[in-house]
Amino acid sequence: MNYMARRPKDVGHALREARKQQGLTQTQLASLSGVRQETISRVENGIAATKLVTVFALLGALDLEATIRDRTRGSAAAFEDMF
Amino acid sequence: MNYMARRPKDVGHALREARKQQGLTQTQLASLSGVRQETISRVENGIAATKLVTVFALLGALDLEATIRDRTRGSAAAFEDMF
DNA sequence: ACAGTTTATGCTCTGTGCGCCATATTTGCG
DNA sequence: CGCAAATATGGCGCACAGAGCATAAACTGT
Repeated sequence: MNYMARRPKDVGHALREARKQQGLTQTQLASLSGVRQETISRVENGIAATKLVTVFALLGALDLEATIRDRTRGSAAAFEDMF
Repeated sequence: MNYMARRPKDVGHALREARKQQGLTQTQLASLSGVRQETISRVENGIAATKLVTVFALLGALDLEATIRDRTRGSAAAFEDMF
């Protein structure tokens, strides 16, 4: 479970994959996160102006977190972020 | 440059640090990203309902990206996400 | 202490997310 | 197929972000 995201759509994608991976329906995730099923549907489909607070509510319910880092991540040369 | 974010406030923090690290003022970043200086100020200070599209505009201008992953990232045991 | 720069804050206005309810569409399974 | 579950979509109302403009407050170097 490690998705790169450069657009809102990518976030929706990651959320959907993570939810499915955990065997949850949108309705179940809704009651876990406090975000409505309809909203989850729209977020997963890449609504551009989703609110950060909504995204984090979903990430939290799915036990995920976001990281922010440099885009230049070629092959190796990235040992310092392992601990 | 690798920030963990579990709340909107964390995102603001990361954005501010990255901007400073690149020696940019909010005004300069504003013209780079198309987001207004006032808005950048508010985002960096942790406005909870910031829009995803705004965040990604700033990330892009700073040449950053987000990743979404499991929260359980203890010590080692994370080699598979390096390439 | 001062001037210039950078950042923060207040206002109005427009756009839109999201809650809420209903319903349409799609998906999955016997 | 057929039906139930899951997901998507539409409308309404409210709250609030962000543009735009103004200005205050904080920071910087001299």
